[in-house]
Order: sequence, then structure tokens, then C-alpha cells
Amino acid sequence: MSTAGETPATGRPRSETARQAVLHAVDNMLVEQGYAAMTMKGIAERAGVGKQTVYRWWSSKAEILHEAATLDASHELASPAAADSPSDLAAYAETLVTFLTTSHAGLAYRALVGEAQHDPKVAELISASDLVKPSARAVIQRAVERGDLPASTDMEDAIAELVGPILYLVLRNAPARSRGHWRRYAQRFLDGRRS
Amino acid sequence: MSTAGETPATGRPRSETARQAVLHAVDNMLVEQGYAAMTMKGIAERAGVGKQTVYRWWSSKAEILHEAATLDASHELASPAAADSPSDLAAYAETLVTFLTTSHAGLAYRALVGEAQHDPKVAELISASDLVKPSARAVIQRAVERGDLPASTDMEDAIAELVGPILYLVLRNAPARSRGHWRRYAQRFLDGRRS
Amino acid sequence: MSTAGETPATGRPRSETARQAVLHAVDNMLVEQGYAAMTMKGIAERAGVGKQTVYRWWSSKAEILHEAATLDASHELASPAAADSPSDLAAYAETLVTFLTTSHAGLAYRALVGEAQHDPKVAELISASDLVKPSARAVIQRAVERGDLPASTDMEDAIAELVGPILYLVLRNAPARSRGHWRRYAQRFLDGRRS
Amino acid sequence: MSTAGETPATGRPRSETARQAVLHAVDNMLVEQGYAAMTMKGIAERAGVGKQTVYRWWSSKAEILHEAATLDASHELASPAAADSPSDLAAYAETLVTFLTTSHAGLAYRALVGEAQHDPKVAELISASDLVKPSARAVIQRAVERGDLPASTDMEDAIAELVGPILYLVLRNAPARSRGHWRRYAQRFLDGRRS
DNA sequence: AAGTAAACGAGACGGTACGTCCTGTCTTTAG
DNA sequence: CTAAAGACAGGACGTACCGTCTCGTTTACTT
Repeated sequence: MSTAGETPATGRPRSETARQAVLHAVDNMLVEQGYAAMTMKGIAERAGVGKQTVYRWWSSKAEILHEAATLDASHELASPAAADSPSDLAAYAETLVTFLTTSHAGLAYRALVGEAQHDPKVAELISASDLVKPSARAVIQRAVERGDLPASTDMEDAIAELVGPILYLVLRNAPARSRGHWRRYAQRFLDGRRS
Repeated sequence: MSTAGETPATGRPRSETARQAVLHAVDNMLVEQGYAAMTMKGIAERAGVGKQTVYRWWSSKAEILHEAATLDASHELASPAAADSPSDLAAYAETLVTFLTTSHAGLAYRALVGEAQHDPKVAELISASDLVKPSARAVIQRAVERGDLPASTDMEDAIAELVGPILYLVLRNAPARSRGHWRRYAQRFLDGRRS
Repeated sequence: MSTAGETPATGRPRSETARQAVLHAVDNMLVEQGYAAMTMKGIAERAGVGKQTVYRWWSSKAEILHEAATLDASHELASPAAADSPSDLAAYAETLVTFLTTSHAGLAYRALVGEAQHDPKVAELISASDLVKPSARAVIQRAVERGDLPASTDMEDAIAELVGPILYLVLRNAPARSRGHWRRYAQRFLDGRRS
Repeated sequence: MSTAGETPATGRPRSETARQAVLHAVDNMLVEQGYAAMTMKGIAERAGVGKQTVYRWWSSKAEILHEAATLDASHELASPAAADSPSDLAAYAETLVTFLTTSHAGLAYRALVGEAQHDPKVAELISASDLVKPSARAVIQRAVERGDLPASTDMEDAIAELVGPILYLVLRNAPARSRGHWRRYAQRFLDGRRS
């Protein structure tokens, strides 16, 4: 990871230019070539940066991708509160699908979830700082506060049941669903959890 | 893929011994070393087989893994019909979790789902012959026939909503849930789809 | 080293084409670029060969160079016996100078002698199979047999005293000496060892 | 090279401490690790000096080594005039062998002679300021003045014939020779050059 | 005393070669 | 014609050095 906690007292400071170049390179290469075709060597060349500079700040392409995606994700997943809980949840579902299927950060997220199945380090990375969870937690929290979900709702389970089916479809490249579909999806989610 | 259409008229026949050796090697290596550390060369050596022999019958380690997993999966995911739908669904959820977290084939399935995010060929492979879907379809079908789910139930959506949350938890290495949890999970699933 | 002692019973045999391509590449690159600028990567590319193939048969550029030079050296250093010992020794001195200053193999020999000062492995290599020594030994032996040098002559010392000054001049890029110079040089060598 | 021509009018002056630290570091590292293992970075760290400081005053490790060796060489190669020319020459030969095989500066000299075969800049360096030549010239000059060598003796050739065989043996790590050997060696040198 | 300017230690920078590993193909002998 | 064995061309891996370039700091000489 590139976030340096303490500032080193001495030596040439890290080049922010190089950092940005790497993050942009990774972002673009993911879309153009896909995760598997990306290499540390290729990233360095694309960014116009030495390989050592990349390794100095990130230990794998997954880590770079995670940082690049995190920067955009919170902004892209922001779902403003709607009038009522069904609308709120349905809007969030649509936002999430759009994020996962069209956004650069969303593609990165899917690649990272995939990679996490092969590499425990990546699994730890996304579990320590999941891009999607916070937004899902927020929308469920709103429903609880409105009284549309019981106060006893287990947050982890609720997130899994809200996000899981969406991720399942997206990871399998299922065809897009209609707006009405997500409206009914939100309703089922609420109905199943009515006390 | 290993399915040979017509039998070649002449020459030395394909060695079934070699095929079995490869499938067993892949199975064991996945558990011992993980997906990423497996290589075609390593598989061949472990199986006591030439590299060319592996390439002759499968085009990637994903394909070998898929075949190895498919053999076991249907048997391991068989969930006998229980007395009522909630019990049936809860039992299936538990079986699926056990499969995905402890079985060799289940680990292979997770590795393949991960790989599918990087490689379209693998995505096609698992979508053409998903190990889990048939079992989920069967248990949902039983609920429809019992009248506990409406006849109009969309099967693809229902599978996604039943399996999605489970896969979401498992892919993130979430801690095991209790039997009661899955009982309530099944109930929420049915309640959301009532009326 | 590339000399395989025992023949392996199985597998694809070594490609003689690749071996020749590497040896030629090294030969040409030494002249064009110099020893320091030659790299294993560059040799492989120039030879149209994989890096692994190079490492499979030689462990360093010095070893390749040694093999390439050895092939040519004995032929190029062959000095036919002259009428008398002074002429014989003078002719050999001239041949040796020409070899060391103009021949590809001679340039390689100088590079190897240089490298041997930094790398004990190279030192061992050239001491185990020196390109120059055999030819010097032969010409001194002839002088002994003619009775122009005492039978008690220590061969190692005589070689050092015959070849050393020549090598000293060549390694320092001293200007070329005349034919008469080498004639007098041979005479001094014989005179110093008379009686 | 470190000899600064004109003194800059202003700014912090060069640190003599740093210069000495670098020269000592190089001296020790050569003995401990060998020429090939020495790096500019390693030298700087060993000397407790910044890399830039090293590059400011020397352009390569060969140059540092040359300066370090030059400081000691003239002192170590000083060979006091003996009673007669054979003794004088024999003593010098022994001194030279000892220098080349045991002294730090002698090891440095051998490393530089080796490097000169790969790098023309180093070749120029040692030919412009050879550590050994002056001492050899002095001892030969004494023999001429004593009348034991003809006045017409070509100095360059004589140096080559006196030093060449010694260097040849040393560069090949030949076993040490006895005192009697060098006595006879000196005699042969004189006999060969008697008019 | 304040200002100027170069040298200082430190270490990141863009590059490039290292030697190893793996890929998918090819070439041998054995069955 | 398949099998095991293993060499082939190619290319990415992560590491190490190269020589250059900033940093903040230090140290002498100039006003």
C-alpha cells in the first residue's frame, strides 16, 4: 500500500507524479487488456516509471488496483436517500449494478474478488477495506432508522443478502434486469425481514 | 476438454490411467498448494505424465479442475427432500456451505469462479456447466411443487437470491453460521416471495 | 560448459543449431560491442534463442566466450616448425601477437584473462584449459629437442618468460613491434637460457 | 579523479574526511569482497557517505581504486639498490611478487589490469599512470649505469621482459617461487641482454 | 551577523540486466 | 499414434545496480 504513515525525515521524497501515473496506468490497462494480461512490467512501462518504483510502494498489481478503485468507489456508489425504503433499496441496487458492470472501479472490484480466491493476501485486502460494504451498510441503516427493518437486524447478514444476489448475477455476466425487477427485489428483501 | 468424440482407428489408444492420474493430481495439488501455485508442468510431474499429454486433452488448468470437480459435485450436493420447504431449504443451505468450505470440489468451484473474473473462457466454462445451479434449481422446484413458492417464480432470480448470499459469505471466508441461522435464512427467502 | 559427458536416454536432444547460433553471436558481439557491453540477454536475443537455452548449457558469458575461442585458437596458433630455433621462436612470437591483436579468439582470450582477475571461476576456467599454453609449450619443446635449450628447462617458467612479455605488451595496447624485434627477442630468450 | 584544478570561490569546501573514508572503504572492500562484488552504492554506505559525493569526485570504482592504490604503491615497491645487478634485479622481482600477491595495492593493481581489458577508460588510466613501471624502470636504469646492461637498452622492451613473466605468473595464481628462482631469473635477464 | 552557494547524507527516480520460472510447442525414443 | 522426457523460443518475475535527481542540512566564504 502506498499510504505512508510517518514521514521519513530524509532523502528524496516520493514522487506524487509517479504515483498518479501508476494508478492511471492500472486503471486504463484493466479496461483495455483485462486483469490477467496486466503485468508489473507492463504497468511500469505504461506509466513511464521504473519497475522498482512500482514495487517500492505496492507489492502486487492487486494492491495497486485496490488503491485505484478505492479512490473512485465511494463517490460512485453514493446513493442519495430516496423517499421511502423500497425506493431507496431499489435505487441502491441499480447503482450497484451500474457500478459493477460499467465503472472502471467496479471492474477492478470484480477482478479483485476473483483474485482473492487464489491469493489470501488479496482476500485480506478486500476484507479489510471492502469497497461495497460501506454503501450497503448505509442504505440498510437508513431502512432501520425509518422503522422498515427491525432494530435487531444483523448488519453482516443483511449486507450479504442484499449484495450477494447482485454480485452473483454480475459475476456471471447475467443480462441486465429492468428497473421494475429491482423494485420487486427490494420489496422481497424487506418482506423477508419483516418481524 | 477430455471428451473424445469418435475413437481413432489406429495407433496407441489414449491412456485412461494417465487421465485419472492428472485428475487426481489436480485435486490434491489444489488443496495442498492452492490454485495460483499450480502449474501445468507441476501437474504433469505430479501425475507422472508428460506435459504434452496434459495439453492434448485439456487446454488449461481451469479445464482440468472443472472436470475434476464436476465428477464429485453432483454427488456431494445431493440434498434429500425434507418434510417441509423451510427445512428443505435450510438443509440445502447447510449442504451448500459445507460443500463450498470443506469439499475438494467446492474449493475447486471457488477457484474457478475467481478465475472466471480474469478469463472469459473460464467464465463460459462455468456458465455452460455450473456445478451448483442444478442442485439449487431442484430444491426451489420442490418448494414450488409444494405450493410454498408461487408458480410464477422466476427460476434464475430465485437461484441468485438463494445462492448469492451464501456464495457472498463463503467467498469472503466469513465465519460459519449456526443451524438456526440457516433455518431463519430459509424462512426469509420464502417470506419475501409469498403472495 | 556445453560438453555433455553422458548421453541422456530420453527427451528432445540438444539443438546444435542453437549452440552454433550462441557461439557465433558471442563471437560477433565481442568485436562489435566489447566484453562489458555483452549481456546474457543480449546474446540470447542476437542468437534468436531463449535465455533459458543459454543458461542450460553455459553458466556465464565467460564460459561461452571460452568455448567459442577454444574452437578457433588451436588452429590459429599453429606455428609450423622453422629451420632453426631462433626463427622458430620469432615466428611463434609474431603469430601470437597477431592472434592476440587481430583474431576474434585472441580478443576473447584477452577479455577472459581480464575477467579472471575479478572472478575465480573464470580464473579456474582458463587455467584448466589455457588457449595459449599448448602452442608455447610445443615451440619450446622443439627447441629443447634441437638441443638449443637445456633438457633441464622448466617448462612452466619457460612459457612464462616467453609468453609473459608478449602478453604484457598486448594487454597494454603497446604499438606493434617489427619482425627484427621479435628475432632479437627470440635470441635473447635463448641466450638467457644457454649453458 | 579527485584532483580539483581551480578552487571555487564560494560554497562549502570538499570534505577531506569524506574523501579518506571512500578511499579506505574501497581498499578494505576489495580485500573482503573482491572487485566484482564492490558497488558504488556499497562503497558509499561503507564509507558513510552519500552516493552523489562519490560520483562528484570519481566517475567509477576503477578510478577510486586507482587513486587508493597509487598512494601506497610507490612506497611498497621501493627496492633499495643492492650490491650488484643480479642481486638488485632478483630483489626487485621478489618485491614485485610480494606486492602483487599480498598487498592491498597490489590486488587493486591486478583488478585494474583486468578491468582495463573490458573498459578503454581504465586502460587509459593505468597506461597514463602505471603503478609498476616507474619502479621497474629505476632498477633497470641502475643496471645500465653499472654497465651490466648496454646503454642502448630499449627501456620499454626491457620493462616488458622483466615484468611480463612475473605478471603472467601472478595473474594466473601460479605457486610462489623460491629466492633462488628469482636469482636465476635475474641472471637469465642479464645474460639475454649481454651484447 | 546575515547572506550566498556549494557540498553534505539520504534515498527515490527511470532504466536495464540479472538468473529463475512457466508457457505452449516441438522433437526425440519407446510401446 | 500416444506415451514420457525434456529442449525449444519467449516473456514476466522480483532483485540489484546504474547514474541522476531532489530533499533538508551543514559549512565555509563573502559582504
